[in-house]
Amino acid sequence: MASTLGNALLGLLARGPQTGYELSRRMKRPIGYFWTASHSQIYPELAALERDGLVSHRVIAGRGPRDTKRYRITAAGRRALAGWVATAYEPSPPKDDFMLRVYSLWTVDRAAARTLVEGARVRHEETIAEYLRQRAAIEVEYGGPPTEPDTPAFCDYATLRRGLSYERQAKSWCDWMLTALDGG
Amino acid sequence: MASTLGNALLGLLARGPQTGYELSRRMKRPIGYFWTASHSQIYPELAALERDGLVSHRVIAGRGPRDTKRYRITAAGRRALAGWVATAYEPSPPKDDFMLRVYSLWTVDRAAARTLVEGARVRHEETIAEYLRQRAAIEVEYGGPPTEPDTPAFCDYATLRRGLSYERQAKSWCDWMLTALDGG
DNA sequence: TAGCACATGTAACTCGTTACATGATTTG
DNA sequence: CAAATCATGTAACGAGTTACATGTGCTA
Repeated sequence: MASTLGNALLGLLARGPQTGYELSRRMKRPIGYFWTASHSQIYPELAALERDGLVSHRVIAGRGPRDTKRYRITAAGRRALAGWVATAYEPSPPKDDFMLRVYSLWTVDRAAARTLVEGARVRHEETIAEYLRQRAAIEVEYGGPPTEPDTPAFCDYATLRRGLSYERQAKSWCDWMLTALDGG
Repeated sequence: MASTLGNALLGLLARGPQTGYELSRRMKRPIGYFWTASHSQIYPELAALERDGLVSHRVIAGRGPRDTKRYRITAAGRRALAGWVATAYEPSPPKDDFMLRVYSLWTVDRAAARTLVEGARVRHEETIAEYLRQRAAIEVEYGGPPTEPDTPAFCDYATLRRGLSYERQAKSWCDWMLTALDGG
């Protein structure tokens, strides 16, 4: 019974062996689009996964002041991951700082409201551009959109597609909000 | 400097005085659509807001085994809330359990994948229906969509509109995903 | 008369962030 | 030679969840 973070790490290791450092970079991108964790959380979690026999490690040549460890998912780890993926779940409780501010937007003047929404709009535009670059990279590598659902490439593509859809919808909402702030 | 939760509570109290119990119900709905908190977090936070002079309370007649306290936002509380709303912020780190599962969906068979995505689709449909009911209630009460940005009603409407847009986009993605799982 | 809504609070725990700690190799 | 990257770990703190605790009045 790995934690959610544990399953995120298993999901990365199922795609190939990696060091803790590499895992923490991948937790920023691409996993960071839907889950985050810092290295101070990752190293203890890797130790816990190893205690449970879901991953194993070997010490390899490296450049840090400590040993460099390459982790690999075990057969038990693969089973645990697949079991977790197919498990019924409760959606994560939403935490949207921006919407919380919008809920109280009536307490500030128009100029401050515009600034807040315009800032969000810019962020969404930047994120859309980033996702489009990622998608283009996948399509170049695979000669078009991946269509085979049981490949990692297809899952990368599917999550990116969802991210794009989310960001575009969020940007449209900002546009609507800005016109509402102009009128009124 | 109230915490995010503190500002959520100030946002509710800016709309009118309420007891801790009422606040914890409103944190489920409508605030729960974008932020959550349990009563065990709310009561200590109200005490902290009161220490900082952002809210005050009076004991009123009530039915529980303890005193019933009605909280009211202070002038300092209103200023703190407006200041927080207009403050630059970092978007909350995303936590999307479902997308994390999708990232590893290639590790399970088609049937399990379909079940996962179909479950999510049903949830989104239910949430859309709930939001539509809420929106209808607002439109009946105000005789159409609120257009005046410096009213609580408009902010309720704006957050609902965002929620609807999010859920519809999510449902469409599920539909796309299901067709991809059929082919392949 | 059983269960729910009201009504508030504390305790133990887990999850997650920020800061501290160390030090080699590569790049500008 | 300064800064970034590689590379791992611990400590202190804050945020959030679950369980414990108490007791009334209303409704089915």
